[in-house]
Amino acid sequence: MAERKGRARTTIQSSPTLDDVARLAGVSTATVSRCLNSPQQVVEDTRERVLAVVREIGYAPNFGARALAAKRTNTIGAIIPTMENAIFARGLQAFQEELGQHGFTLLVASSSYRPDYEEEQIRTLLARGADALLLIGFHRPSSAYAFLERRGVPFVVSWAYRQDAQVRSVGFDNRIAMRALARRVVEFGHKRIAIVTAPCDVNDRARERVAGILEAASEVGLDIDAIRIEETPYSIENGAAATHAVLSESEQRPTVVMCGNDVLAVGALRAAKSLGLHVPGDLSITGFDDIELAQIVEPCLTTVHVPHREMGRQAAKAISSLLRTEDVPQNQCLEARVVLRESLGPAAS
Amino acid sequence: MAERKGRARTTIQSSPTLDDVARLAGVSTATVSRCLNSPQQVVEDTRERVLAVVREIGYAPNFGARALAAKRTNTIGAIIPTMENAIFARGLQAFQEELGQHGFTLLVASSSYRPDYEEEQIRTLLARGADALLLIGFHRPSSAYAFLERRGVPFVVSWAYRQDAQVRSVGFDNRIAMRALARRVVEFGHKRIAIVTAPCDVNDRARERVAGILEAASEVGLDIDAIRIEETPYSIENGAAATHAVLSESEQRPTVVMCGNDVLAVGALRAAKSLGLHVPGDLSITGFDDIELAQIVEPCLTTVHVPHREMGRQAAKAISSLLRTEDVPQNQCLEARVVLRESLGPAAS
DNA sequence: AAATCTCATGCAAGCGCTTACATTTTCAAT
DNA sequence: ATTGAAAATGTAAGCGCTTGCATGAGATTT
Repeated sequence: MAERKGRARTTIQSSPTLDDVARLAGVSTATVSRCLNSPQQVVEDTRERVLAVVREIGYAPNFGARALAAKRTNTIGAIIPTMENAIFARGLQAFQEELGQHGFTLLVASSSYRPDYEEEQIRTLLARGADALLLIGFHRPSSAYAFLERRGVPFVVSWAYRQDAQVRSVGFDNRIAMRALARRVVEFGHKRIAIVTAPCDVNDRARERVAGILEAASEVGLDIDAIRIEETPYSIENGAAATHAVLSESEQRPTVVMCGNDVLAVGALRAAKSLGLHVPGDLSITGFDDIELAQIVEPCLTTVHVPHREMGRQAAKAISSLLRTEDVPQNQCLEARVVLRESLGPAAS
Repeated sequence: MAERKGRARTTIQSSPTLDDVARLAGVSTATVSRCLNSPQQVVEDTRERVLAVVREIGYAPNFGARALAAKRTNTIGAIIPTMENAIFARGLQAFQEELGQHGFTLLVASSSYRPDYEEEQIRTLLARGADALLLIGFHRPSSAYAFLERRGVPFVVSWAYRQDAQVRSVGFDNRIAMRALARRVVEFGHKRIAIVTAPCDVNDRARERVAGILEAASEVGLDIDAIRIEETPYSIENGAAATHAVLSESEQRPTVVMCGNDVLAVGALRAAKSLGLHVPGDLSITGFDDIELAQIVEPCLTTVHVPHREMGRQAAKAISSLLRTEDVPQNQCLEARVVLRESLGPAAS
């Protein structure tokens, strides 16, 4: 290799190993390992000597080696559909915080709302040593569930709730929550409703929310088939475009646009503005999630407050108990409540 | 262990290994490994047989073992100061996308703006096998730099630029960018300026931005010592509180509040509104970053557009070249340009 | 004083993979 | 056919760590 002169080469001088520490402290590697993992097994004298060396040479255990030998990593994987908007941010933050309390580290991956990606990410996270997983929503190919089963990986589903769910979950009932909001909407006299939602085929949360609206609508005898449903991925841009379409193409303009989440609703707000429509005077708009955005826009969004933080925290607790093989309630349902703000008003004539 | 009956126990049946694949395909583990890592070394016939087995039993290589044996992971670590707001989101997204193109995976950690945490995270990411790191800003204890040096870890600093930087960087000049904005501000006739910024002691970007404002101010002969500087961590809440303080406590109210970033500026906007001040009629407000938020609020924020995506992309390219030991320009400076929108107007009398 | 028990520590076997080197196979050229 | 180089594959030595078991030194009991 001497001929390689002149080639800019980053010399990776490998980091100190357990062996180095052991040698310098005059003990065996086993003892060093114990000092780090179960200190009470080592007599104080030795322990201090070892830890001193650790600090001195800046030793950090090699994660891969540790995982390989111990067959656990204290790492939890989470696969969320998207990182692009803030929908999952708050919940995940709480999830992470709570995990930290229990000595776990979080590894996040994103599936871009694509079930096939999600399966790949599951594999990847497991290969990286995740001891357990957090997944969003119930909807995924049975092959994914089979895989998890076969591997015996503990996992928790979140952001959704189903009474009859066969898997552990911590979430809220998207349908009931959205139905509650829709009931308020019809109470305001709205009869012409339009829906702007994320594509429902791979998103059970979105599907349930739409179902909730339709339920409320049929309760008061509205013609469900007349309700226009526009599907588009979550983004402000898309929300604006879809709303624009709904408003300009309908022969009879809807009096309210109910959006699948706040991000779409902000887009709807923008579309209304660009069409010169006053919200809520000419048009009402509702969101879902109650993320920070909802209170930043003008008018503030009427929406459904999802207890993201609580959900993240409870999910972390569930996983942590699961790994300790403690008893964990199969299904946990949190409450999401309607928040009335400015963007919803009486139906325009 | 038979006594453990009745105890809910997750049976972790370990996943298939290289050995399993090798056995089932009737080849050696070496061949399987080669099929996966350098397929061209294996004759097509064998390769197909092996890959068929891989697919069939759902084999995924154990990351830790691979890292241990190969001493590289194709994983890049990034340590950003915060995930709480969207400041770094867009840049990181682009960073990740570009890394993906080059076959690398991204691992993100957050330092909460605390240098000591950052050092810990550096260690953690390296222990997890990161081949290289992305760091934000230049400011960190020399011990951190020494550590990186000692380990020979390639890294790139981003979100900042310094001509004389001794380390590789891809960023923009925070001072010059903010100075450009401040010049526009004084052109609008503002003489009483207040600054709301993140704490400068551990944040060189914030420090440089403040310096830029002061430069522009002194260029036109304003009394720099009269400029009130309020430091508070980035958040809408904090921005509102700080602005509230600035506006209500000053004997002579400033005509413009220049904020360290858009998040603080949105808070400032809210404070102004709560005090019944019209923006920009009674008070002008400016931000920095040009994140999505800037165009959502009303009035839209005058700000500095930071080329986040481009920065992320270039940083990824730099790191990828670095790992291929290709030549990489030491310092790369992108342009951040002022964006005039509604929140800046002529100075109120 | 011998026997027994505790506790701290060491020894050494892997964990699942990559890769240098050794061996076998293939195939073109003689 | 024979040869030899090149290509394909196998062998086995680790990578850095954890942990079951063995060891030995004290402490405690008889």
